[in-house]
Amino acid sequence: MSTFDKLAPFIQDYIYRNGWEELREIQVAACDVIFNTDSNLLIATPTASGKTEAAFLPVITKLYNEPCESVGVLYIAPLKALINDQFARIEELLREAYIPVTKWHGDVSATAKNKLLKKPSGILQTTPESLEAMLMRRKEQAVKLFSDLRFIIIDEVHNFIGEERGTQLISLLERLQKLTGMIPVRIGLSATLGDIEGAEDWLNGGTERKCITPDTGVKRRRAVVMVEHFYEFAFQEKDKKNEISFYDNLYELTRGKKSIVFSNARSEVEKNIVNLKDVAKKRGEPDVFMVHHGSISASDREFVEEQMRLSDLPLVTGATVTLELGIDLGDLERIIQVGCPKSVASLSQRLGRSGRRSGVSEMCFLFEEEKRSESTEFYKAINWSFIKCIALIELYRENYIEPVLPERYPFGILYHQTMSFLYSRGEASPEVLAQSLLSEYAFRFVTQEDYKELLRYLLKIGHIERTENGGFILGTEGEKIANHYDFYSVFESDVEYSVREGSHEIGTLTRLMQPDTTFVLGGKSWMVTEIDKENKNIYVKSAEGKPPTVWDGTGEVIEHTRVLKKMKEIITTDCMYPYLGDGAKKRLAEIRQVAAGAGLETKEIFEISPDTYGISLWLGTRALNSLDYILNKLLPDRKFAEPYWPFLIVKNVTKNELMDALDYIRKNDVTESDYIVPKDAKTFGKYNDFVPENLLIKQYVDRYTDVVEMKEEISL
DNA sequence: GACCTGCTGCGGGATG
Repeated sequence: MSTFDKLAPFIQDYIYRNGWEELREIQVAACDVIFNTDSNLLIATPTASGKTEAAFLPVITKLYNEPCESVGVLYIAPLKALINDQFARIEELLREAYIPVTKWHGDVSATAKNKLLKKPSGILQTTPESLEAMLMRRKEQAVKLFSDLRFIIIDEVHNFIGEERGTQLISLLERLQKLTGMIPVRIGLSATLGDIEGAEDWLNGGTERKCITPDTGVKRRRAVVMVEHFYEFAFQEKDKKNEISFYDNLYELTRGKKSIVFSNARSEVEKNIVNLKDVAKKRGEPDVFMVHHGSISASDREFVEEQMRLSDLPLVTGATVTLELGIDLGDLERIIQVGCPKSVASLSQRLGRSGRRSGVSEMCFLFEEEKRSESTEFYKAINWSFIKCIALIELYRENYIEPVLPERYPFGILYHQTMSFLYSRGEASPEVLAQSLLSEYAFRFVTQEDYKELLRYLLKIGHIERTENGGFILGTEGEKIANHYDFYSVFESDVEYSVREGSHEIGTLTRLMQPDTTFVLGGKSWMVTEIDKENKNIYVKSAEGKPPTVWDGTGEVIEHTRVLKKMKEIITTDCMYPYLGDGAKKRLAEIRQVAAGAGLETKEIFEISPDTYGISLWLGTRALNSLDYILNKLLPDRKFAEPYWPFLIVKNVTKNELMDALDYIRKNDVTESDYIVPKDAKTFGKYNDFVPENLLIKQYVDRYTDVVEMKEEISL
């Protein structure tokens, strides 16, 4: 019997109706796993390879053949928008099978939720936060809802793995298993995984099932990339006055092509779009420009998504990471990235957004910078983010994607899950708490001792209390926190002011603007007419000109050593890359000259001034931190280490002292106990204020240092 | 600390 024949009849009809000639390879492979094994399944194939259908076709068939007594499939996604998007697709597939699909998230009415509670069946689509709320507020109903749950499908798994939100999710799934006694088969979907084993391990967490990741050999689309570099207009050489500006270039690149212009900051997105509109106006050409980021209202973002999907016009949308996930945007012809993407994974995800129809993805990377004065230190004359970008492209071509860093000590989430557990259960003895939570995959590295310390601290600050029986319940302070609806999420949110033109919400700002000030939001200029402090509303009317945007700053990421090594290769060899434009070639040549002058190819230590040295060992963030903290101990007189990535700048030492210190590290068995960690080194987290200091340091050291890698790398 | 992501249950008032 062929795979097609095994599918439920209404699915076969659906396939005919949609004119599919055959099932995709990954869909056949997924059916094999679901029909013939009881393993978990990881579907890790490129964008537009039919992953969603690969998961749902066999799962729905099973649901049809062996109906469940409750909800049979739990689908979890990181975004409400993704749930809404998938809802329409799945609903069509199930129309004739009498299998209901229910959305369950914050925008869904109580009526719809109650309807499902009366007769739990079919497929439930939700978010980690809604699942948290269900387990906390309506545990009995949740048990009824999922008493016969067979499958859990997690979309965009890479978005969860290695993140606090993913730790929360995997903990919730395990709590649900314990409540219902069912261990559903888990299916993970992602187009961007560099570390299949790590992802399998995460997906399996607490199921005691194996995971199968079918290797279908599906190749990702051919990609055409281009990198170009500009100096700011004002800094261009005088005889080149006719040279067109950065934005004219950006305009030409997107002209007549449906595209996304990605940036790493909201303010930059706004700036790009305002300037593109300006160029269009000057040329008397149509305004096809839109904006999509986290401060644009949900309704306006939906409008942008819909326009991108349905319109025949060559629309151009400026976006941050908000358009990186799998919301359907139709066929895009070109992707532009202004500045360097954060990782190969992000680059790959953005690239995958284009070329669905043509089969060729197109992406242009654009850089603009001020010309530096000649006298600056050599390492400040190197545009590191430009070099990193070439490194990421090269690594992408080598099929490399960063591995996930499993978090061994997620104490903030352990606090959160402890509070949630106590809230839903009422009272629990210390033994039950420890047995229930520490046995979970999410907290498998946490020791009894550390948990005891956390609980003692929570008693002290009144978040939990002891009862006469010796059990724990929530304390007064703890109840305040767990009772607030902000508790369901494990990430922090700023106070936001709603920007409104009449009754229409344009978006939000994190600070209150005074009347008569102007700013840009959604690619348009606004003037504040009225503020309503109490209800957090800012009323605006249309304004002219290009006033400033309202966010600033750029952030940090954990860099991997492999990226740093590639960067070294790029600036110390003379290999030319065919995808560099003229400006980019020129800039790379300049940088290489600077690097050669400083002897970066061979020198580990370079002199900046007689008592200041730079160390260039090309280490990733975690290994570099390890080196830094060990030097703190070995060179106690060292006054100041400027972490001028990718170097370590060391002051108040002699070259010999520094060389001896590196020599010592190479020859001796240094460990984490040789660190002196600076006082301000701490991981950020919404609940870390409720975790004792030394546990936070333990968490920090685990996440942000890697002494083993450091030793290996500097001993090569 | 850049960029994202999420949200209960109630009570009061309007509407059919």
